[in-house]
Amino acid sequence: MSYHFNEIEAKWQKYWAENQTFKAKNKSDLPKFYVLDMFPYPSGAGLHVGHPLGYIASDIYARFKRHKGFNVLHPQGYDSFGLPAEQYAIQTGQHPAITTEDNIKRYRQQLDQIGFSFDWSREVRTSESDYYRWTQWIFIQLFDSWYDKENDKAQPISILETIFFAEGNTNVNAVCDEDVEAFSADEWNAFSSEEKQKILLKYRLTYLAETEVNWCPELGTVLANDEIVNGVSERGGFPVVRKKMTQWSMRISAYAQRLLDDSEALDWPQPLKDSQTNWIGRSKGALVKFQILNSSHPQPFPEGREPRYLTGDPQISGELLHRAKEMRKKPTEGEAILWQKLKAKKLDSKFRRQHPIDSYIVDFACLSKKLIIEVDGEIHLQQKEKDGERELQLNQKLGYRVLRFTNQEVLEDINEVINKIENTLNSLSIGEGWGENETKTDNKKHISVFTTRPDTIFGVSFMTLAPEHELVQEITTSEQKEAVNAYIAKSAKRSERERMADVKTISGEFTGAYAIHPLSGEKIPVWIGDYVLAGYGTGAVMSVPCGDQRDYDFAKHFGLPIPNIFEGIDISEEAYAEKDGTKIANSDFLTGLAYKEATQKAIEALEAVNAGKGKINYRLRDAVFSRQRYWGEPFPVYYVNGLPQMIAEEHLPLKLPEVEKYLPTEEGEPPLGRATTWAWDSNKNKIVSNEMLKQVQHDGTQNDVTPSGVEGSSGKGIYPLELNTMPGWAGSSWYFFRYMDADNEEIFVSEEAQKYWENVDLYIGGSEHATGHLLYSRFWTKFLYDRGMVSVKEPFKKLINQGMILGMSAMVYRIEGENTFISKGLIEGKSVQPIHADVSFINSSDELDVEAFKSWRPEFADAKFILENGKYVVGREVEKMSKSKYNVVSPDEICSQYGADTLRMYEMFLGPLEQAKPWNTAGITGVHNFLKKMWKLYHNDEVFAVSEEKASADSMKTLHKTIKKVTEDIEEFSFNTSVSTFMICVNELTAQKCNQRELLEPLAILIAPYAPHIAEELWSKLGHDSSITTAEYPVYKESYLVESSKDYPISFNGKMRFTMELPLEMGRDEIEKAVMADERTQKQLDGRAPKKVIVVPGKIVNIVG
RNA sequence: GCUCGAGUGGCGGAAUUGGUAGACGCGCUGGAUUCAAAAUCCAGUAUUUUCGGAUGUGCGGGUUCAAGUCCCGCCUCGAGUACCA
Repeated sequence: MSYHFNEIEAKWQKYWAENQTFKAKNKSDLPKFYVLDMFPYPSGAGLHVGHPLGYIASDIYARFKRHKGFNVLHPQGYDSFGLPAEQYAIQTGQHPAITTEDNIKRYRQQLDQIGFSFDWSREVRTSESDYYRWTQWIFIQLFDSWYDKENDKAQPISILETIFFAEGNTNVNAVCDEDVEAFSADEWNAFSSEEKQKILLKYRLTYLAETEVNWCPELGTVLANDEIVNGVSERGGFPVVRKKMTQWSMRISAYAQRLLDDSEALDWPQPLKDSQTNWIGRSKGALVKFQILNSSHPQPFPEGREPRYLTGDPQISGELLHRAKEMRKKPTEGEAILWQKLKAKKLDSKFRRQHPIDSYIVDFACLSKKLIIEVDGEIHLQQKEKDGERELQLNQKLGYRVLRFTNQEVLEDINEVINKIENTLNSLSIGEGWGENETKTDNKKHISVFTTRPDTIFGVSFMTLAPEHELVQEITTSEQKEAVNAYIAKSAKRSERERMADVKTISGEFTGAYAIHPLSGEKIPVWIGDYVLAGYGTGAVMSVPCGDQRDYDFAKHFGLPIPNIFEGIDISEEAYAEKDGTKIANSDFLTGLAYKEATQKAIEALEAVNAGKGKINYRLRDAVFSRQRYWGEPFPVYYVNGLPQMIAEEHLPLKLPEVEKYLPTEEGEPPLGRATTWAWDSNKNKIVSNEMLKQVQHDGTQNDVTPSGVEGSSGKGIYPLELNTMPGWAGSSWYFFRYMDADNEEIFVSEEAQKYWENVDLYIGGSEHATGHLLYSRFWTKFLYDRGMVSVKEPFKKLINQGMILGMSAMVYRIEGENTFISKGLIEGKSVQPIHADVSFINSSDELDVEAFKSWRPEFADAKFILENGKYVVGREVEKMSKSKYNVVSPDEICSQYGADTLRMYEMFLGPLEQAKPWNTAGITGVHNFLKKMWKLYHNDEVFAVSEEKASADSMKTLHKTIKKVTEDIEEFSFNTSVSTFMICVNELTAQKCNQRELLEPLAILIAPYAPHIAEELWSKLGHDSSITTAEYPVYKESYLVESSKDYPISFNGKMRFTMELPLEMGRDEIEKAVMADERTQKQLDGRAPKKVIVVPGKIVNIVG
């Protein structure tokens, strides 16, 4: 009886569907196991042979677990919102919902014919409103949350409001926007509702903010960082530009550290974890402030006007002056000596002693240079904190530089003290110091930089700002203005892509401004250069040319100094970027220290003068969540006076409106701007016509403009709705929870279902989702965990990346300038142009069906062909499978020609799951023959024939060897080797003429996960009337494998020469004796005496000599 | 540039803690069957050879009784990332 796979497969696919064989129960005494494939997007092209690879692997595992007695959840569904359907809609006018539905039908039919054990009763589609209502719901929860750093978790916004009400925001440790200003409880309570909303928006986990985004004009939408590859859009490959827009953002940065920490324990491929780690990009260092020496608007003292020396706080100036006079009368010893020296030494600058500044009296002050000198007695050691506060006020707020000496320093080495003062004065050289008449605001200006090498702070010889840096315009001197603006214009014109491609060219411009080194007080020129990225850190760097190659190159190029601060390191050729291997030199108090201590000391010193602090910086940016697109989830948001309001949960879903066209409006609004029924009636809680909105406006009630530009009114409670939609990753960031309880209308997943299924035990998919879907899913899961909505911190316990199946493109060669194609063997020396030919025209010997090719496209109809040996031979190239390369192979043909079981086994047989491999149908006959051979084991010619007799010991040994190997292989996801094992097993059983039930029954179960249709058929023929699906997996018994002897390999100097069968119970000495006695040994030794004989019982014998 | 991963016959790929390199399949060669083909079955298939053997897992060293496997230094290919301060 021959193996009619088509009939068998159709029969069992029907059986599984009718009997709901793979339906998982949410209540079960069995242990659970959750196997999931990465969410497919139903594209119009259907499946090619590469897609099912992961599905087959996960299906084998799911089926294996069912045999092992697990309650298995193995669902499937569609990530059905997305760009391709919308692009198609723009071109053809067909509603994306129809396109999507058609594509899903095709997908489903293709999936079904491969025999997957999916529980289709739980199917979800992100574009269905009963699904996306919960996506909208989660969005609302994010809006209703803030990140509490104190407890390191998301909290309800109501808690934050309670804190603001009671104590303002000064003690709140939250992740928030950078521009949040401090307020007290009184101030908070005095704020209007709108002011409060604006402030809260700065704290919410999803927030509306004007951000610089990646705008793709071709796609008409913004893209997230992970949707851009090499500076162009991942989808379509269109250029991307930076643009400022008001957008919804997700505060994923709040979770950066937890995403990093928790990834360590995940059973994921290391490269995938690495790429998440890199993407998050944690770096430890310091934030350092450099004051700007103001030279942009030199304001010489107006003629005839005295500088203002009354710098004390006017409200208490009388009291201050009185106390100052008292103090001048009784200086400390140190103060007295210093005053004498300062008077004696003509320092070009006038000093005043015991001078009131703000609410303090300082020891000595040079007002023209804004330098303060303090001489500390013992008392200061005990009031460091107060001094810090005083210094903060003087230094940060008023812009004075404070030099501090101890009494002891002054007494011991007054010359050194004077020298330091002199140096500092010189660094604040004439004309560039703060004039006494300058205003407070000027003093506030500083450049913040982030550095991972605070230990090299004394190696700074210039600073570089990104051309886009907000301070550039302010600080640039009039002389440099023209050059700087020209440079900014030039670099703005260069696209992201150009800038990335052209790393070699060094460019920049001097701003004319100087900053002050916070520790040495030296004057440092400030440059701009586009090697500094506006988007990373603070958009500015302290340039340490001796320790950073980019700074080094920049310094060399512009002839800037390159001070060496590394002991014994030659920096004449290149920078020394290593942290270890040397000590810091020429660096004041850091000299002689190694990287670690120097870093520590430098941060301490910076903190002491309030010019810096230790900081951890992340590369991970908050994720932009708005898309100017039609085919996505609508935001459950309407605007009152431009402020976003959430639609109450009970009124969800907010359904996607109909539009007549899927393009942006003439005003440049997103496609939803075309919807005519897209306003929110906040009294009736429903969507109403935009007419209502206009009517209200005509009534003359208050008008306002939303960020999207739609006019609205608060008069009758009718407001404009958000016009953006959510990005593709919204629906896919939580779908794995929905499968647990797919039909629940009360909640996104019931607590009971979620606690039973927990999270995904095994997740299989491509590595391309490393920094998108997988990171966002982890973020949302952590958020839901924080808010007590799920019980797990991570979505996917174990993850496997299946390798890509590559296509074998077929190339034909057209002679340049002619319509003549030349066979591959003859192209040598000819100028030819390779063209992709459809792989369906190629036979197994790489020969082209010339006639089929000619009728493929009109331009080839009258082409000429130069053949070799009467054939046209094509070239083959391994490339990604893609429609545009005509190398796509569909699983459909394979299924009809060889059957799904053959396809499943062949895809596994190709090689390790994780590895990329080219698709080549050549080997498929071997797998197909194997199945036929197995079928024959159960049949005698045309009849099913299984014997009830006892199987031979040899057969039992074969079976149990197979059980052992296959079980180990499945557990290690080594499916290719288990297919080989099955082949060996069937070969052996065939040779043994084995046909016993004792053996063939367990064999059917063993192979069922791989080739389920044939297994079911044989199972039913064996007399079972229920599915093989839950048949108990055979247990391996070692007793069948016990051997009495071993065929020892006998090697000489490590080379195997012959084998020798010896009893296993033989000891070391006996083995040696037996081997030495063998004549082949003597022949090998050729009379020599062996130096040594190594005997490993049960393994090997090695004779040295 | 940096970070990973991989280099084994004509091809896809096997090889437990270091212990018989090339399992299994494809392809190829020869044979059986057939009028013939397909299908099926059998035998062979790393290289080289003076038929004893010798050489072989990208290259060069090393450790070891023994190395595809461990260590050091290179080369090539692939993936990811990219001026990240």
